[in-house]
Amino acid sequence: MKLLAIDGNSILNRAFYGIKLLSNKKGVFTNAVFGFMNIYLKNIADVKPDAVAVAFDLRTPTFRHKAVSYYKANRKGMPPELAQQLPLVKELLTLMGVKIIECEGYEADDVLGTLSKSCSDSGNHCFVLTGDRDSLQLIDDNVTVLLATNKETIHYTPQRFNDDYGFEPIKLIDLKALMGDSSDNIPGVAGIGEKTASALIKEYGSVENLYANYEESGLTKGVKTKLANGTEAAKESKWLATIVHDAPIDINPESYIPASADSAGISRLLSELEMFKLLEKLNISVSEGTDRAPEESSEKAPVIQINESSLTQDIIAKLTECEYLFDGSILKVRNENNVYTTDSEQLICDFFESDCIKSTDDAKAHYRYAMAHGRELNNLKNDASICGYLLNTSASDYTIEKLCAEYKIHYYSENGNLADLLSLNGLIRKLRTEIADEGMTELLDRIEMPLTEVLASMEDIGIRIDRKGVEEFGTALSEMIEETQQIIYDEAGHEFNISSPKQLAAVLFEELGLPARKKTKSGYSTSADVLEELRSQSPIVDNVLKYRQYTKLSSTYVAGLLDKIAPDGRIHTWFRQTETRTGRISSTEPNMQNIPVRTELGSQMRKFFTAAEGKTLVDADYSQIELRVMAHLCGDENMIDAFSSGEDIHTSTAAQVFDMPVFMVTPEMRSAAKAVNFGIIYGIGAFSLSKDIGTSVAQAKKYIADYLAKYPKVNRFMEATVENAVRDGFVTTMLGRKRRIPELASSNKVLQAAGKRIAMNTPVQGTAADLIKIAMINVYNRLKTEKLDAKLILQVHDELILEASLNDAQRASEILKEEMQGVYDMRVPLAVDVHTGNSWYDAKG
DNA sequence: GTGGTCACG
DNA sequence: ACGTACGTGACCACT
Repeated sequence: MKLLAIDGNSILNRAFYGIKLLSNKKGVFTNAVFGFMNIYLKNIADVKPDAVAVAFDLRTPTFRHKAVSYYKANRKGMPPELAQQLPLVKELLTLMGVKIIECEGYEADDVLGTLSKSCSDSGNHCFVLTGDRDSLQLIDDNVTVLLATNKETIHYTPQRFNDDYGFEPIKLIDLKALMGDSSDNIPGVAGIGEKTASALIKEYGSVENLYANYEESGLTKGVKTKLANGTEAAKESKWLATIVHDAPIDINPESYIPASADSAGISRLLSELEMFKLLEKLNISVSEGTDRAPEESSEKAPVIQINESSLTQDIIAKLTECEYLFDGSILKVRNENNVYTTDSEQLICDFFESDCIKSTDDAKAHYRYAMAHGRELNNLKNDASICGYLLNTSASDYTIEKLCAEYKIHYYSENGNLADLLSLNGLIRKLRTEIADEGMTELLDRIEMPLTEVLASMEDIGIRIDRKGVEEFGTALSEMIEETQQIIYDEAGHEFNISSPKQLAAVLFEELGLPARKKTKSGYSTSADVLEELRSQSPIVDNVLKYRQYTKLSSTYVAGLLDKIAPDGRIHTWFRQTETRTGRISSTEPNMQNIPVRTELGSQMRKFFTAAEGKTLVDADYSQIELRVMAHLCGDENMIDAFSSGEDIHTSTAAQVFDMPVFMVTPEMRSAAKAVNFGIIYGIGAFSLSKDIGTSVAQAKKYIADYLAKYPKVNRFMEATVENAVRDGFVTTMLGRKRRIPELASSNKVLQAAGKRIAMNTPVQGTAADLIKIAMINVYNRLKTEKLDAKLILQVHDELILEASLNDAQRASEILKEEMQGVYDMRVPLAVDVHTGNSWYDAKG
C-alpha cells in the first residue's frame, strides 16, 4: 500500500512564508492553514495514497532526545502569527479523518524517518512530503521524497537524487557532517563548504572511509589540516545529521488509513476562517456546518414547507413586508411560507412600485430594471450585500450563502434553489442587529441604501462619447507608436518587445549598459521613475517613456473605451459600492475614474466625453477635501484658519513650515509643502517624502517635524487614531464607517507600519467618501423634486458631473455647488469649483 | 493567475 | 536587515 507521510511543521512553515499574511474578520491569521491545505490537496491528488500520516514536532520541558536536547533548543521560535495557526491545522486534519502523529521528545522528521524505514522494510511504498532537504536522506527504492518548493513539488526518487547530487541519498548525512548546517546547528568541519564536501563524498563515499584514507591521499594540505582538526566535529555532526528511525510510534501503515470526514465540522471551521474556496474544493457546502439560526430556533424544521404560486396583482396589493430576489428575468417574492414567482415585466414593475417594504440583494440592478422600464422601485430597505460590506469592508464578495455562514444563520440548502430567498429574512435581521450594535444604522439607512438608487441612475444614463473622435485619436496614436517603436529598434540595434519589462530591461541594462537602480521580484525595474532618472543618459529612454504613454492611451483608453460603447452611443460604467476598504465607490468596465487628465496628450481623451445635443456638462469638484476633513477631524486652529482665510493651502503650509510670510513663498517651497500635505494624509514617512521631493531623508524628517510642530493637533490626532486602532483593531470615519486593520496585530514591523498608515489615512479618505456620497443623494433628490432636466452621470471621488439641458444648466450648477458645500456642518468651509462645458475637457475648467 | 506598469483621486 | 505613502482598475507579458 501507499503511505503519504507529511512533515507537518515543515509544510506549515513553507505555507506561512510562501503566502502573504491573511486573516479573517476577527483577526485570526489563516495564510498558513490555506497554504498547507493547498499543498496537501495537491499531493493527495498526485499520489493517491491509501494511508496518510501528518507528523508534528513535540518538544517537552524534559529533553530526552538528542536533537531537542540543546542543539535545536535555541532555534528561533515561530512568530505568533504562525503559532496560532498550528492548532487550526491540527483540528482541520482531525476533522478530515487524517491521523496526526506527535511523539514526545521527537521532531517530525524523526517520525517520518521511522515510518519510511518501516514501510520500506515491509515492502510498502512511502511518500515523504516535506519542505526540508534534510529528509532526502530517507530516499530509497520504496521511499520517494516529495520536496515542496515555492514553485512546485519535486518527486525525489533515488535516480532523481543522484542526478542532482551525484551520490546516493543516504550519503547526504555524510555531506552534512562535513559541510554542516547552521539552521540545524550542525557544526560540520570548519572550513569545509558545500563544494569541497560534495567532492569528498563523491570520491570517498562516507565520512568513515574519508577519515580512514585521507592522510595518504592527494588532497591539498589545507583540506587535510581542516579534516584533521575536525575529526570529532565530523563524527558528532554525522550523528546529529542522521534522522532517527526508531521513534516509539505505531508503524503499521494500516493504522493511518483516514477515518471518515466530519463534513459539518470542517464546514464550521472553514467558514469561521472564511476559507470558502477551500470548502468548495473539498466538495463541502457552507451550509453543512450551519446550525439552525437562533432566530429560527428549534420549533422550526430546517426544511420550510413552501407554497409556491404565481404572483398576481391581488397578492401585490396585500403584501406589506417581504423578501425578494430578482435575477433579471424571474422575480421570486417570499412572504411567510409563501413564495410567489413571475416573469411578467408588468407584474415585476408593479411589485417594485408597490408599497410593500422590501429586502433583497443587489438593489442597484433592480433600480436599473425599474428605470429601464420607466417605473419606480419603492420602499426597498435592505440589501444583504451592502449590509455585509458595512460590517466588513474587506471581504472579496458578499453572497447570501457566505454571509449566512459568516453570521451563523441557517442556510436553507434543503430547499434547493429557494435557499437564498428563504435565508434572506434571518440574515437581514442578523446583519441589521450587528449594524445597530456597531452604530452604523444611519450610515446604512441614510447613505448606502439611498445611494444604490443614485448609482443605478448614473449607470443607466451613462455619458455620451464621440466614437469618431476617439477612433481618429487612436489612428494618430498608432502612427506615433509605429514611429517611436522604429526609433527604439534603431537605437537598440534590433527589434524586441518593448512592452515586455523583461526584454526591455535586457536591452537597457545589459546591452546598453545603463545603470539599473531598482529591482523587482523578477528582475530590474523599468518603471517610469527609474527611467526618468536615466533620461539624460540615452535618448532611447525618452522614447521608451513616449512609447509607454502612447500604448497606454491606445490600448486602455482608445481600444478599451471603444469596446464599451453601448448602442445608444454612450458609456455605461458599473459603479461598485461594496469594493473599497475605505468606503469609496469604484468604477469598472470601463473605469471612468481614471480617465487621463494629468498630461496634455492624455487629457485630450476628455474632449470625446460630451453632453448630448441641446445639453451641457456641469462639473464640480471639492478643493482639497481630504485636508479639510483632516482639519475638521483634528480641530487644529492653525489649519482651520488657513482654510478659513481662503489662502492657497500649500502656500499657507509652506509659509508656516518655512516660517515666513506668504509673499516670500517660492514655487519650490510650495511644492515641497504640497508633498508634505500629501504625506500627512497618506500616513507620513520620511523616506518616501524625501524620494518624492528629491531631498535627503534627514531634510524630509525636518519638514515633517516642523509641520507637526506648527499643526500640533494634527500630530495628536494621528497618534490618538493609531493608538485607538491598535487597541480596537479598526478605525472609524466621521459617519461611523468602520475598517478593520488586521495588519496592526502582526508582529512583522513592516506590516505593522503599513497598518498604522492605513489607520491614519482611512478616517480621512473614508470621511471624504462619506461626504460626497451624501452630497450625491442630496443632489439627486433636489434635481428630481425641482424637476430639472439635469442628471448626475459621474463621480470621481471628489468630483461630480451632471448632464443638464442648456435651459437648466445654470440652476443645476447652483444646486450642485450648494449641496456639495453644505453637505455637512464642518469646522472648515468646503470649497467647490464648478464649470460648465460641452465636453469633460472643457467642463473641468 | 500573478507581477509589472501606469491611469486616476 | 529590510522596505518604504493611501485608495483603486486595466492591460500586457509570462508562467
